[in-house]
Order: sequence, then structure tokens, then C-alpha cells
Amino acid sequence: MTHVNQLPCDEDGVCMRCKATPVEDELLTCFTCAISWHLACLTCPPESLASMLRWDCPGCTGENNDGEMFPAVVGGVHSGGLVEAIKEIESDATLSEQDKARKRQELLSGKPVEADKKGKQKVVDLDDDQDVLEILDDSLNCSVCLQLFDRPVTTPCGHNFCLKCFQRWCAKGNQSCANCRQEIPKKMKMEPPINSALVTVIRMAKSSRSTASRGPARSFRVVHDNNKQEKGYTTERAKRRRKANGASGRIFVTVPKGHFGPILPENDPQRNQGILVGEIWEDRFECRLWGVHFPLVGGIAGQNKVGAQSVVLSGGYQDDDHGDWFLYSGSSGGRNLRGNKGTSKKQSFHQKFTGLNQALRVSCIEGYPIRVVRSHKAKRSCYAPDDKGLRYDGIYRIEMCWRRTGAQGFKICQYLFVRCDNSPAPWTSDERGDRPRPLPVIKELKEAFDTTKRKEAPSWGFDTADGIWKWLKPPPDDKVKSENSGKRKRRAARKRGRQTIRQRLLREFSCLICQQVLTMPVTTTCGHNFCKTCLENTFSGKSLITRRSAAGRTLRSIKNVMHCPFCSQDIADFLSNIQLNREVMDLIERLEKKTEKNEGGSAQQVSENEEAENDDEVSENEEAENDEEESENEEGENDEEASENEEAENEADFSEESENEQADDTEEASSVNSDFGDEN
DNA sequence: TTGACCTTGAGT
DNA sequence: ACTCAAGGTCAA
Repeated sequence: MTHVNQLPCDEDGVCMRCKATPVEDELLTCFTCAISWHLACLTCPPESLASMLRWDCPGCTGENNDGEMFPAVVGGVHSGGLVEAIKEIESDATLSEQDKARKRQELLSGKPVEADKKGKQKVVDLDDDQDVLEILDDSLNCSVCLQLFDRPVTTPCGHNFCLKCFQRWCAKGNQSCANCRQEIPKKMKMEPPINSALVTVIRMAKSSRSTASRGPARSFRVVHDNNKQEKGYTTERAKRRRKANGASGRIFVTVPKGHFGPILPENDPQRNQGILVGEIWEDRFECRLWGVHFPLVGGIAGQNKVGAQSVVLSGGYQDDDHGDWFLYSGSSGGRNLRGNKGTSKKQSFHQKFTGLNQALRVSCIEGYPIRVVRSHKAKRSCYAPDDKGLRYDGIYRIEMCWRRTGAQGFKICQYLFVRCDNSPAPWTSDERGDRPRPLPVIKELKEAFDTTKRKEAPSWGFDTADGIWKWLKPPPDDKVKSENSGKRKRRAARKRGRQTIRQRLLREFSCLICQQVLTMPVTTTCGHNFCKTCLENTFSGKSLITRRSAAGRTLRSIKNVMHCPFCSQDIADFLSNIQLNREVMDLIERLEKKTEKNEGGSAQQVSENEEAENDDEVSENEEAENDEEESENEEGENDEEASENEEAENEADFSEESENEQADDTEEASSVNSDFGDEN
């Protein structure tokens, strides 16, 4: 096996292996030496959250033992006996956690930790954090495997398990909770939702472990939709609607939506191979899972000001496909999805270079690489996959684009795609990838207008010296977000840095309705946490069932759909028998008790006030004095949350037309918790 | 093979 | 808040 030496990030945060600058979410910090590593570039990334907690880098574990040490990163930690020294500190039973932390700091910084006021405060905070971590260690263990929760799921009876433990338990044919033997609903068994609040809390805990000795808060890779399951899935509702579309599950690769070009091994921590030409996926859901083409329906992925990242050839339009090059038609004016006979499959508008069509034009002008996927549906093309599914065919570049009048008399935008990938195309027996080729002769060009050609050198091109296609100019910024999002992120990071772990943890345990720390927490079957009373109030006066009668006869009652205030899933069954999540409740209690205890002491009075959970106003005011920007941000955040909440509440509104389902078990539905008013 | 019938997510 | 989208499935 060829040994590829693993490398951490340098002082500027640039990964020395892939030369990318990972965002903080993609970094993993070594427990021993506190050096940051690009998660995606690790050959053996930690497998579980629990193992991440105490992750030691290859340098500290001796994995990189080929004698070649890293260049002087963070003072050449790995080159001396520093690692040994740190380990010695860790194993010294006579030292308190506080002393250990101070000694670690001294070792790493090479100078004694200052004993001034500020320094003291820091050490005290550190101690505080350690206590919090001990609480977490006690409270966040799965009762099956006794380890820290890995992808925690919460049963309706309020017990928490690792996803895998839960699934294994169910796979054994168990119908009831491993803790209390209460029956687990079928849906929960089929689609156990991850309790993302718990996930975040655990992630914070593990990040605080490694940052306890180095100051600024760092978090690990946050997959924003990590509360979805690994496999793509379709919501129950969508299934009822003939799998109209549905959700797609989490994304396996670590590329953002705005990522241009091939998906490389470092972006594929699951398999460490990247997306290979010729890979086939069952459907668009799966194609999205692997980050190749994000939209579930649209054929073009892109943004009008940034460019287009990928396209799907699906036979929806009449394309001229020659494998290594093809003509692609722009979007808009195509069929509409409402199933209207008149509009389906017929173009009804002139296409313009706006929206996604403009995105393609930007990619043409800039010479960006575009990922191309062919669907089996493109039956007119002999290059489409024979059987089923969608196939990744590699990187293409748009050499030129134009408009012309299409067959139906409407103007269409057209694009000439030419392949420029380092791997051979699936249909060729060539052993090597593409070489620059002359532009094909296109007869459509005779009637073309608004023709656009690239004037400057392309961003993605062929390097004759290396004999490969590569970025000749730096790729566009990956972050397809508003311009001030970076600013926002930095502000948020600064703010996070000022909060103690306990404060941040408690914040994560906030009710999605009242935004306060959960009191009497309950976790819905969709994995969202609320105060029991908040949830009950939301549905007060709403009846769980509707009694029906016709012509004086009483008919079967209908069970009403009760939407989760956060995600609008039906939680009627859960509401009929709400159970507390006692583990979370205990944890919150312990964290809060600690607050009281600390506030009793004099040294931390001020900082504790600042952190008082239920008292955002106080902290906001304080911040307003010091940092106007910050408080502005705070307000903005709150606004957002508030509006989200409002939205959610609207969804939970029960109108006449709200979906009704036949009650499978009217008896059960009738034995409604009396908290929910009368049944009309 | 085709039409009807839908959800969700992303861009603006 | 609104619109759009090169999808998926069942029934005919």
C-alpha cells in the first residue's frame, strides 16, 4: 500500500494536503496537540462522535511514522518530546483538571500562563467547562451501548438511544422501548428521526474538549441536515402523494452547493475516492446525496450571478447529443408540474438569458467546469445509460451559447458543452481522458443570435505541461450566500467565543416555541424538542378527532392531523400521550444547578450574569454598550427565529381543509389526554 | 407509453 | 413570499 503522509492545516488554516482552506466546521482538532486537521483529508477519520471527543491526530498516535515530520506547524509540536510531555500531564493523577489545562497551555504556548486577572478568569472558565463535560459524560450515554450518543434518536416514551443501537434493537424484532417496554410506533421504527438538539450539544462538548486548551471555540463538521437519515428517503406525506418528490436525506460529500468542478477524494470522507466518472445512481435523490447535482427536479444547478455547477440531460428537451459534446437547451418555458394538459411538455415562452440560463452563460464566459449527469430518460441519446438511473459523465465546459428560434416557434437558449475531463468517458475505450479538441461544426449556428463566446482564458483548462485539465485560475468562491454572511459568521463566532460551554449548551436545549430553555422537555416523534406546556398550549382547543354523523347516524370518527410546530409532521399520536424526555430534563437541571452554584461564588458573578440563560435582555444590553454591531446581529437572529416560529405556527393551524385521516383505532384516539380541550 | 397528480428545495 | 423545476408513481 502506498503510504500517503497525512498533513494538518498550517497556521493560516490551509490544509497542507489538499491546499484548501476548510471552514471551521470541516476541521478536527487533536486532543493532545491541539493542531487542526482537515477532516476530509484524514485517511481514518474518527468513526463516532464519542471517538471524536478524544481524537488524537496521526502525529500524536504515531500513525505518520515514516520519519517525515510535518514542517514547523504550531512550533513543531510533533518534533520534540512535547507529545510525551502532554501525555505525562494527562496521566498525572496528582494534578487537578485545572492544573492539567494550565500545564498544557504552558507547554503549547512555550510561556507560563499569565496570572493576571484575565488569565485567572480563563482558567476558572476552563474548570467550569470541565465540570460541565463531566455532567455531559454522565448524562448523555446510550443505555444500550453505554457510550456517548451517536446520532441520538428519542422514542415517544422519552428515551434516547444511538440510532444504530435503536435500529439493531428493532431489527431483533423488538416492538417496545429498550428502557420502559412501551410500544414503539411503526413509523418511528421505520424512520427514526435524529434529535438534533442532542447532536449539537454533543458536538459542542467534543469541540470544547479540544479547545479547552486553546481558546477560540471551534466546532466540527456541521451537516446542516444531519437530522435526516443516511439513505435518501421520502416523507410519509410525499409517499401518500405518490412520491411526488420528498426529501433527500443528508449529503455524503463535503462539498457546498456552490462547488464547481469534480468532487475529489478529500470531499468524500465516506469512501475517500471522490465521485468517479461512470457512477450510477438510482434516482435524483441519490444523485443529490452524492453532491453531484443538488436540485431534485431542475436540470440546471447554478446561480445567475455566480455560474452553473452541474446539469442533467434527461430528454426533457430536444438535445443534440454527441457524447463528448452536446447542445443543451436552457430552462424556463418548459413543462409545468401542475399536470395541466395544455402546458405540459410544451414550451410556452421565449427563453432569455436570465436566472439559470444566465448562470450557464456565466459558466461559459468564465470557462468554469460543469458536472454533467445523463439520465436514462434521455432515450433519444445513445450516450444515455442503457438501463435505469443517472450516470455521472464527468466535467464539461460550455464553449459558446446563443439563442435561436426553436421548433415550436419560441426562442430558446442553447449551449455547446464540450467534455474536458481527466477520466475517459463511460462510452469510450480510451484509457486516458479528454484532450483539447476543435469545436464541432454546428448547423444551428446559422440561425443563431445573441451569440456569446468566451473572450478570456478559461478558469478550467488543459495544462499541457502536466497533461491534465485543472483550474488555471482560482475557482469561484464556494459559498453561495449573501455577501455579508461571512461577516455574520464571524460575529457569531466571536459571540460564541465569549459564551461558556454551559451557556451554549443550555441555549441548544431551548424550546422551539418559546425559545427559552426547555422546561419539562418533550421530544416529538419527528425529533423536535419543546416544553411540554408550550406544545400543549399550541394545540389547546384543538381536538384530536372529529366526530362525524350523516342523516342522524353516527359515523366513524376521523383522527385529525396535528402538525409539529417546527416541521409540520403529523404528531397526533404523540400528542395523545405526551411523555417527558427525562434524560434531557435531568441534564438541563444539572446544568442549571451548576449555574446557581457558580453564581454564589464572587469571582464569577459578572460573567455569570452575562450568561444568564433566561435573561437575554441583560446580556444584550451589556453587549449593546460594548459592541453595537453585536447587538444588531443578535436582534437579527431573534427576528429570524421569531419569523420561523410564526411560520411554523401557521402551519399548525387547523383549518377546514386540513388533512384528515381515518382513525385506525378510534378507541385510542378517543382516550385523548384531557389537556386538549373537548372534542367538540 | 402517456397523462394526471402531486412535494420539496432553491433562486430571486 | 413567490415562482419555478430536465421528477416519481400510479392508473389507464
